[in-house]
Amino acid sequence: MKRTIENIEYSQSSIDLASFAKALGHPTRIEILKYLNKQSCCFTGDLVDIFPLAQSTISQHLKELKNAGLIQGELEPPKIKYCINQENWEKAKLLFNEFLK
Amino acid sequence: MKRTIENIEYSQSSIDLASFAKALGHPTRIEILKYLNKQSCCFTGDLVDIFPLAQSTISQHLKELKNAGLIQGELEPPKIKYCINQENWEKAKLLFNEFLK
DNA sequence: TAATATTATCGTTTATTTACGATAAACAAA
DNA sequence: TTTGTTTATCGTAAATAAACGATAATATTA
Repeated sequence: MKRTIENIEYSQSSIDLASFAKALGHPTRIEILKYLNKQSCCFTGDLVDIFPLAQSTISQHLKELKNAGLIQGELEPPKIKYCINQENWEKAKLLFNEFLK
Repeated sequence: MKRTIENIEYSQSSIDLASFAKALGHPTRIEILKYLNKQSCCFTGDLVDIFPLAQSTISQHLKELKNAGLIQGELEPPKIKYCINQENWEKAKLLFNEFLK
C-alpha cells in the first residue's frame, strides 16, 4: 500500500483540534478574536477600520473563523454582527486544555 | 498609506499564539505530539513506522514543530531523539489558556 | 424606483504548505 | 575502508492560503 495521507485515520479530536488551530494560525485572526472577546460583538466595518487590510481580506478572515465555528454572524441589515460562538469556543478551550495538559 | 499587511503592528502574544497555532494546524502534527506526550520521547523512525507517510514528510513535520519550539531533538547517533520542549509547551499552554479564557 | 451603505464573492497573483522520491550527511559496525 | 542505518535536505508538483481590486448582493433610505 502506498504511503499517502489518504490512508491516515486521525482521531476526531485530532481533526477538530487541528481545525481550530489552523483557524488560529494567523495573527490577524487572533487579533480579530481578541477584539471580539473585548467587545462581545462587532461589525465587519469595525474591523476594516482597525486593521490596515482590504475589506475583502477582512471578510475572508471572518469567513475562515466562521467556517471553523469560532464565530457566528447575525444579520442586522445592512450590517452583519459577528460574535464569538460560545459553544464552540468552549469546545476549543476543552480540546486545547486537554491536549496541552 | 496603502492598506497592507506590512503596516500591521501585532502584539507579541498574538504573533506567538498564531505561530504555535499554525504549528498545531495539521492533524499529523497533532498526533505526533500526542504520541510524544505518551512516550515522552521518540525517534523519527518510530513515527515513520506509525504514519503512512514518507520519511521525508515526517521529517518535514518534525522540522516545523521544532521551528515552532514545541519539540526539540537530541543527537543519539545515528538516531535523533525528539522530545516535547517543556518550556515552550508551558508557554503555549499559558497563551492558549489566557486567550481562550 | 433610485441611491446609499455594508458586506460577500469573484478573479487573480503571489507565497506557502504538503506531499513525494532521490540524494546527502553522519555515524556505527563489519 | 566499506557497508548499513538513520535522518535531513533538495527539488518538484499540486494544493491551499493570503492579499488585492472589482463586482455582486442585500437591505435601508430618500
